[in-house]
Amino acid sequence: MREVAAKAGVTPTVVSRVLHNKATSVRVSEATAERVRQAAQDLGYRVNVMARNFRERQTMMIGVLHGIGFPRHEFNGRSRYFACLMDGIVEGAFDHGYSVTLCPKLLGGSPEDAMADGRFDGLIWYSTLQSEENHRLIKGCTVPLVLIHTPAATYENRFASVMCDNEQGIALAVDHLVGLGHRRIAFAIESDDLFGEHTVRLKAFRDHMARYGYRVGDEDVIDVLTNREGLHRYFAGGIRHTAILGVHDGAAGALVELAPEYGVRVPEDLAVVGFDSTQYCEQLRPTLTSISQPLAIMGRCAAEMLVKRINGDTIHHPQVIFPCGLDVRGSTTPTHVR
Amino acid sequence: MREVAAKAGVTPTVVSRVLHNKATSVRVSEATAERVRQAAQDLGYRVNVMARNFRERQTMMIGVLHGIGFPRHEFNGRSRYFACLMDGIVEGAFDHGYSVTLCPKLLGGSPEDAMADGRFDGLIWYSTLQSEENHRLIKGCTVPLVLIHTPAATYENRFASVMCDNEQGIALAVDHLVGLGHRRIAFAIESDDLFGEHTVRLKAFRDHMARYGYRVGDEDVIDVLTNREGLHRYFAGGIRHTAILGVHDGAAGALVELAPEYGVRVPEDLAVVGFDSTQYCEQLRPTLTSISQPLAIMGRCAAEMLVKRINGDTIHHPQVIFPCGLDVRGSTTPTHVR
DNA sequence: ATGAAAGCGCTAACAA
DNA sequence: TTGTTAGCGCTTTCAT
Repeated sequence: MREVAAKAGVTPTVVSRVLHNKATSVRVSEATAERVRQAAQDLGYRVNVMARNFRERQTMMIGVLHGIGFPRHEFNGRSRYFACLMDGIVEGAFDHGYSVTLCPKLLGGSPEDAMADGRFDGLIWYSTLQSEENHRLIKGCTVPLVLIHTPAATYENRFASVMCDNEQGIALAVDHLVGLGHRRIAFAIESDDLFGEHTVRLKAFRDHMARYGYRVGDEDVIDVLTNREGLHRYFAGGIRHTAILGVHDGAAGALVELAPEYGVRVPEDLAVVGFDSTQYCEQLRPTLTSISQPLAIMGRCAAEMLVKRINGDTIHHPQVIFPCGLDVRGSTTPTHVR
Repeated sequence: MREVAAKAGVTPTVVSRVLHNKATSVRVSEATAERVRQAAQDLGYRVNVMARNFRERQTMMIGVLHGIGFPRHEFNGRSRYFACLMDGIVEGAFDHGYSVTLCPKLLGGSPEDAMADGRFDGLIWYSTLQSEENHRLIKGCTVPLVLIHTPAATYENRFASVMCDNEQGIALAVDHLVGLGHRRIAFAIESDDLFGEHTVRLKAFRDHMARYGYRVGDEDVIDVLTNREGLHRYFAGGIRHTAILGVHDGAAGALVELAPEYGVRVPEDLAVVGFDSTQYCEQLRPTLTSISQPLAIMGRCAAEMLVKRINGDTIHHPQVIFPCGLDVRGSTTPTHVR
């Protein structure tokens, strides 16, 4: 920059004004400006972004965190959860000129650093795991933060939040099954992973079934366990339901995958519905009917709310709840040609 | 930091040494160090990462670019190409403490900034599109750079490079088809997207077919075009081959998808093989046999080579070529139970 | 319309 | 073992 200034016969101040003072009345004569631009061009000058970030206390970067206690999410995992969410976040961030950074320390190491060290202008936090540690981290966050999957009320509306309407999604699934004539409907959970939204879904199931006048007893909540042991026990004991709603695609998918081992036909003997409608549903045979969350849209919304927060704009609805959809596939409707 | 120093009764220098001088003989008495740590803790001090980056001219971030002229790649696109590659890159980067940033300007706007403005310690460039502009950008890059899909020789080995062995992959596919008894084998290209590796694959096809003594004439190279018009013409004219190898999964998938319209059965009338073995293959019916690139591994390798370059370590093989595999699926072998 | 000067927070060379 | 000093590249008052 000094060199450019020297070459153009001005001071660095002027160079800065010409090259970086966007639009705001650049009080520099056009002749000088042109000389500066020419010099910069000749010297192949590039602004040093780090110096600028440092000086401006603004990085134009947002970080995406998922708290401590999870393995790293994969873009190409079995579920497309992370891929969908990130596509939305990246889209929303890019629209406003923000970069999106994935950063190693955040994901298991020491997120507290990222939450206060000036690295990011803002953060998006997605996690259903409500550990004490993550709680503490969020409460101590000193930069704008948007939550995904966690109600804004959890932190006295200090942070904006994006969620899907779990109750409505579950209702959709129950309606679908009842409409198909099912009466004995169970809900599959993983008791070793029953946090946040998962409990909400179970409760929504009970509530909506009650609305139809169907009682949900203990025997109608199948604990498949993350290792599937509970599921084997259920199948081994003979199925006592005609339809099962899984707390998420993983649980529901396990049902579809293991059913053949026990001579259970899906959907003829047992209809199955998942939650999330990830790509995994398409890979199963039969394909898995599932409640869909508009993940990409939720990600985009989160990014946009975050940008607003960063800019100090008021957010009118700090809690946005998106409706779920229902993707009907082979696990609830008999297959004709395939 | 000043406050911490004041509270601990020392100078900022000492604070810096205690808190950030990793391991390197921290010539500070333990008593003082403890006082500093305590003060930092009490004040909730966090280092300002931007200030440090600025001072150290090191950001511990790497950028991932794909050059100008492409749309943004999606994590959850039809192909899992980007998801696989990024998983590998992120994994490799995280192992060495580097963050990975996706940044809006890179993807269409002005990558030249990112290539020299101090934002990144290094860059990974993936692209098959060999435009003049991208050429110029790469040549002018002033930070360590690793190429994916472009031979190191293209830039006089100035940059390390990671590729898959296209020749060997194509050979694998031809062998498979010949082994199944096919003799009239065609190659499907998109002439409006025939760059870099795609031409290599076509040439490899010609060469390997020649090794079997099969001549590849113009009529054996089907130009499906990105809009599929050529493919419709081919089918409409009646198929003249028993097997077709696509330049990538997109081209091959189009064959599988359109065949039924023309009463062509896959694989009975026509066997089809793709290239890349993306998730898309699993979604087609029949599923698509395809040559696989170890994308995640290539991504990881690229990240690791980049870290070495950044650290000034010598790289013994600046050009790493990974062998391809062959994922046999329904489009080349008759389906039994499905 | 342009320039001078100060300072963002941190680290490293050198001095004590 | 600890302190002093200077400066990374940039922007921003404030003065000219």
